[in-house]
Formats: sequence, structure tokens, C-alpha cells
Amino acid sequence: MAFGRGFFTGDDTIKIARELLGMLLVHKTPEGVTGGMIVEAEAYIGAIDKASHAYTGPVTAKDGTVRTRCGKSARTRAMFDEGGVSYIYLIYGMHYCFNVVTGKRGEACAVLIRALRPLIGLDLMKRRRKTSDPLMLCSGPGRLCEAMGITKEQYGMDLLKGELTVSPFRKIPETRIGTSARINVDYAEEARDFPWRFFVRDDPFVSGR
DNA sequence: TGTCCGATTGGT
DNA sequence: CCAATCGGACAG
Repeated sequence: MAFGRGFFTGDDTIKIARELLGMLLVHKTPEGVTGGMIVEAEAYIGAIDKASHAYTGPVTAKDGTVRTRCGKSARTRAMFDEGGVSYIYLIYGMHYCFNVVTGKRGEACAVLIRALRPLIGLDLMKRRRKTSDPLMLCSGPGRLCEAMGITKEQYGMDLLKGELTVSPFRKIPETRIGTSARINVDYAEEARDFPWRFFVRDDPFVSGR
């Protein structure tokens, strides 16, 4: 499939998460340009996934209450948009996490980008992260946001054009893609074991456990 | 209004 | 192992 809006609005977020491996994330700011190749990502499927911030429970609750799935708060609103925009949130009051929204409007699917191989603007990344170790720049969802200057300022942005973009770069063969349960979702009941984390096998920039 | 806690990280 | 630090979710 040609790369474009249709890539992000596809109905299989698991497949999109796998295909995001090898793609390039680039952020242009007044300070400079940074970018890296995605090497680790996790899928979140709002309607059925207790680990998702967009999970609202059954559409019809036990008491007969009918829920609308159009965004439950200002924080998660972007996840309910059409695929191809950013969903960014603050975690533990100090780190931002960057997601690619996927699927159709209202589906509330997203892919958390957990690690990049840093390729563009290494000096700027090192300054922002206050380290010169390449392995400490973009290996972890909070780290990559700090290295690339991604904050809530970039919330809801179109990733096909503009200052923050995702685009094809390298094709990662299926045989090089590893799979596991997602990190730090132990609270999510049955969803804790969903094998929705994907990473490039043997890549040193994948975040540690 | 008050309390609880997280899709994390860095330092003991 | 544990603290940092803040806003969303929910109880009352």
C-alpha cells in the first residue's frame, strides 16, 4: 500500500504497530531537527483493552447506561480522532509519552512509540537529555520525547505533514520482529498478557526491561 | 474537595 | 528498592 492517510486509518492496529518499526520519526523545532528510526512500539485498542487510556468499558453497562465513545476527557480526545495524529500524555507528573493514533474516527486505537535508533540531531538530543551516551537518548518512551523536544505542545498534530512527522524509511523483515507482552500494564487484568509489544530483534536501542 | 495512582526514569 | 511530581478519575 502506498504510504499516506490510509496507512494510519487501517483497521488492524496490530499490523500498523509492526509496520511502524523501521519508520522515521522527525521533529523540527526552532532549536533544530531531531529524528530516529522506530525500533519498539506497543498497540493499544481502546474498545477492548483495559490498558488503554481510552477504555470505557462495555458500550452498554449492566445498569443499561449507554456510553458514547467520542472521547472521555480533554486528555484522551485526540485518540478518538481519525488515525494519523499524535496522542501525547504526561506520565508520573514528569515524562511525556508519544503515540501514533490509528484507525477510524471514534475507534480510539493508538501505538505507543517506546524506542528509536537516534539518527538526526544527535548533539541536540544529547543536550536535551544531558548525556552523551547514544543508548540513553531515545530508548524508553519518556526519554525519546525529551530527546526530541516532544511535549503537550505537539498534542493532536497531523503526522503526515508539519513539524512532527512519521514516514517510511527501512523495511524490517517479519523474521526480525520480536513480540512480547506490553511493559508496565500489570494493572490491566486480562489485557496485561496481550502480546502487543513489537521490537526489532537484537537492536541495542530497544528499551530494557 | 480529597484521595489515589500511573503506558517512567534515575539514583540509592 | 524508592522518590519525584501532577493531573485524571472517581468517591463522597
